[in-house]
Amino acid sequence: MKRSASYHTKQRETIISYLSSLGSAHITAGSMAEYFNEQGISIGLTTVYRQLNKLIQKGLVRKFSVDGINGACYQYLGDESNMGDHYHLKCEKCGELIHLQCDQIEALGQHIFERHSFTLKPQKTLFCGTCNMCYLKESDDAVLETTYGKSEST
Amino acid sequence: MKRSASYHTKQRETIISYLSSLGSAHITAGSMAEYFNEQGISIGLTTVYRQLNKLIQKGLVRKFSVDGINGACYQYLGDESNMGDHYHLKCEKCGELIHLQCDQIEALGQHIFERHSFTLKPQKTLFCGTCNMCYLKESDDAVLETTYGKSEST
DNA sequence: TTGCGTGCAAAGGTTTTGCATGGCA
DNA sequence: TGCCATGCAAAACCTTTGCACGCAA
Repeated sequence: MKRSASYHTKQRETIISYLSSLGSAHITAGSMAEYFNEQGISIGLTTVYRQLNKLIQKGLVRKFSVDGINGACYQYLGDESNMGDHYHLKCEKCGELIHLQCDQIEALGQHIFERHSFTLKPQKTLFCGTCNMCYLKESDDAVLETTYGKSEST
Repeated sequence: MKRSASYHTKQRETIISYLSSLGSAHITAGSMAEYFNEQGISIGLTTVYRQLNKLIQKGLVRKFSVDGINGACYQYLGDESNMGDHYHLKCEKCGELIHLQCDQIEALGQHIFERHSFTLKPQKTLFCGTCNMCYLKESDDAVLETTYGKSEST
């Protein structure tokens, strides 16, 4: 078993505090280190990665990747136990992360467990799609080439 | 407008054919190139990446990352239009990808669209959790807690 | 004092890009 | 022939690791 002492350092506290302040938003390790740097707080990128990995092991942070973003994204889950089961919708266009707490979806988890022998993890399941705003925008550009990806010619 | 000619090359055909043969399984770009190499087929890693990206743009391939695997995984979606709406369950323990086609889940998409103004993309949404096998194994190693979840598997 | 945490530098991977060549239409 | 595709090498990134030093307990 892992019985690391888990010291209480300034950096650790800063990282957790910042992640927590982001709510359900996600951020990359690099952006995080950059933010600290801008704030005059000196935390090495290595430390960010190491703390992040520890937090993941503890289940306090979730790691996932987002289309169009280079590198993994990290999201604070906080104390899951008192958050109730809620899922997240992620808009693949704008990246917006939307909380979703709804009986119908909780019922789905139950259904999947009972009928499909699969235990859903709300905190780790990401519904992917298009939010209303982008949906409308989309039908706007429709035929036009959507260049939101990259194509930085010149 | 995007009117790339999209030439019909040997490599392109080989890649699509191989992806298609994998069914719903996922594979990394590196593994794919390695496989071709073993088969005596010469396709550069660069080409694999480039074709993969093109296929993603066309919606024929999905890219995502799996915990514990280095690098992105690619999965063939085929011709989505005639597959009907189906979702995927991914076991976070063993990585197994399970197809899920079920009225209740389709109803959920409808519900989310109507009540939460969000358009779900079945092909891009990944339900994350634990499959039955791993679930049992887990409670084995674990604290031997409640075993309420040993439902009948199909 | 002990041993984990940190920071720097370097290593290890993955993915992208530049450029000349080859192949499809 | 005109372009796109390919391959190689190199670059650009992201993430991890080694090592010496600092700091919490």
